[in-house]
Amino acid sequence: MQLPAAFYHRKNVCVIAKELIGKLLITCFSDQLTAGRIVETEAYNGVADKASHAYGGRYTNRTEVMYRTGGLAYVYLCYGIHHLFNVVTGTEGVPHAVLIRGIEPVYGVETMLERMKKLKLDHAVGRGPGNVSKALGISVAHSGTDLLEKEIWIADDGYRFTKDAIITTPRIGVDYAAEDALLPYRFIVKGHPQVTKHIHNKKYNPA
DNA sequence: TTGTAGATAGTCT
DNA sequence: GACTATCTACAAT
Repeated sequence: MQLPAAFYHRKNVCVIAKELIGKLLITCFSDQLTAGRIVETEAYNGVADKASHAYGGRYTNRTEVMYRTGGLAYVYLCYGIHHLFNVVTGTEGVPHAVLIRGIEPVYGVETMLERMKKLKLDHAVGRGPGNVSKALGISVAHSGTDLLEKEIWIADDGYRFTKDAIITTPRIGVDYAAEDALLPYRFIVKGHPQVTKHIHNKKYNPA
């Protein structure tokens, strides 16, 4: 079932990010339904977060949507090629967001492959934030989309990863700030093929 | 299978 | 005008 607005309105963005693991991210454009199970997320803790576009209270045309009430899509362009999909959370005026970094294709695989220009399913589909939006057909034009509508939304189908399978790690690219680097703001499914392969995984993954 | 190098365009100062 | 951020491809083991 579709997640209610109250899910996104909670103040603790880390809790929301963790609970998004295992949920279904669904898009429906032009009658093309595609869905993927979320296996990797990253929390962005508003103005106190250096990695956030809203760090220090920056309020620009691009980041404006993050300050709105939770339950919206925030999409921005990275490297001029990759569209990164975020879920806006929290209340009005609080720029919290959760970046979806990895999904496992569940429904509409054919359509995803078409978008990825691939012939068959492999681990690259849905791995990495750029590929997530690519597979689901999300672009910057969808920034500000209401997740309570039937275009982009998140649903809970009752699937649960085991407690041990979900682990937290420091986020990527924040080693310059010793304190912030230790913050467990990244949530991944341990050993999942769709989770971004990164040096931090090996470094912080005992297994 | 793993590591490394190169590419891109919109946003902010 | 400078900055930022990730995927793909290729080469070596």
